[in-house]
Amino acid sequence: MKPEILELENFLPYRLYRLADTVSREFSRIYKERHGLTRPEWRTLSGLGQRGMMTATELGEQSAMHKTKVSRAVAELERRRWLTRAPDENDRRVEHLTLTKAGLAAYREMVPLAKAFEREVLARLSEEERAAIVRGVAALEEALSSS
Amino acid sequence: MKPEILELENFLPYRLYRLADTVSREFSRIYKERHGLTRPEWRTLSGLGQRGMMTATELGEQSAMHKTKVSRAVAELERRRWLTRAPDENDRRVEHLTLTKAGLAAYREMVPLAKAFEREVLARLSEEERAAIVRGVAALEEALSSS
DNA sequence: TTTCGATGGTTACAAATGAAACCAGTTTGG
DNA sequence: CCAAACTGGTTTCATTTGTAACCATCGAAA
Repeated sequence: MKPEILELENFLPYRLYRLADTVSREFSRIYKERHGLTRPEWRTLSGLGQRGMMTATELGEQSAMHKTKVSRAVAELERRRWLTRAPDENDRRVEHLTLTKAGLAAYREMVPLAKAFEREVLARLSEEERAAIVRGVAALEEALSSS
Repeated sequence: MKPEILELENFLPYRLYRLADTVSREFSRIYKERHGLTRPEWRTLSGLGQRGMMTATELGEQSAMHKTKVSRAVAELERRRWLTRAPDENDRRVEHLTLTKAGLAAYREMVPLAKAFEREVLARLSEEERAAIVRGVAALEEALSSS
């Protein structure tokens, strides 16, 4: 362990990134194969399915997406007729987004698959390991959110 | 918690991705501002600095990069004269990559910054939380590597 | 009320990425 | 010995992404 050497394999930013990339890549197969969705599109669908009605800005906050990603994802889901836009009464810049029947159907189909995926990944860990990853991730999120 | 609803904020793939993205984004400022490196370029520099001499394929394995990323990163670092290629004696398809003095200097300058970054992030956690994230990440890596 | 800075959202453009085709060289099996 | 399969690495092309500029609207202050 010479001090001037950095071991990439043990470097937290790298490990986190690779791990997230692996998990995300594997999970994305589900919505990609199933419906040809991109990640931003999946997150948009997921956000609207969960909350019911949101603005693009809210979507961006909830799912940590840049507003251009939101904009494009919304445009695509609208093109598929999976969501519709409704103007805001008081502020004409704002649009309220809602899933259509078709969008909701896709969402309802995806949810069990997503949950199963998560469950299966976590099932490979011991009880302590599961607790550790949950605790560690939460702690890091908290630590970084205030920076 | 209706069963048909997925809470994105508690969904592991999403949380992991967002966390890694935040950390990686923050860390990237260091090598981006300092030397205008991209992530693949940083990883290449880091890999070669750590191991001394590697082929492009080895680099891809060590740092989990697609071979096109490696190829492009290597090309750019070569353009900067931060690394050189040496043909393999036995296999003329293979090139052995090494950092030049300039590349090594950049690497040596980056290592303490990288370590400091990691230290500072971890310093915001309690001892237990640090142990948890390390344990959890290792466990997940292990669980996914064999899938 | 007019003006000016902020805000919701879209678009244009350049850079980064992934998939697949590709080239050169190497190995294997017949 | 030769063809076919394979491997290291590069390139091409289409897609995705981020930045910044942009448009329209809004709110506050003069």
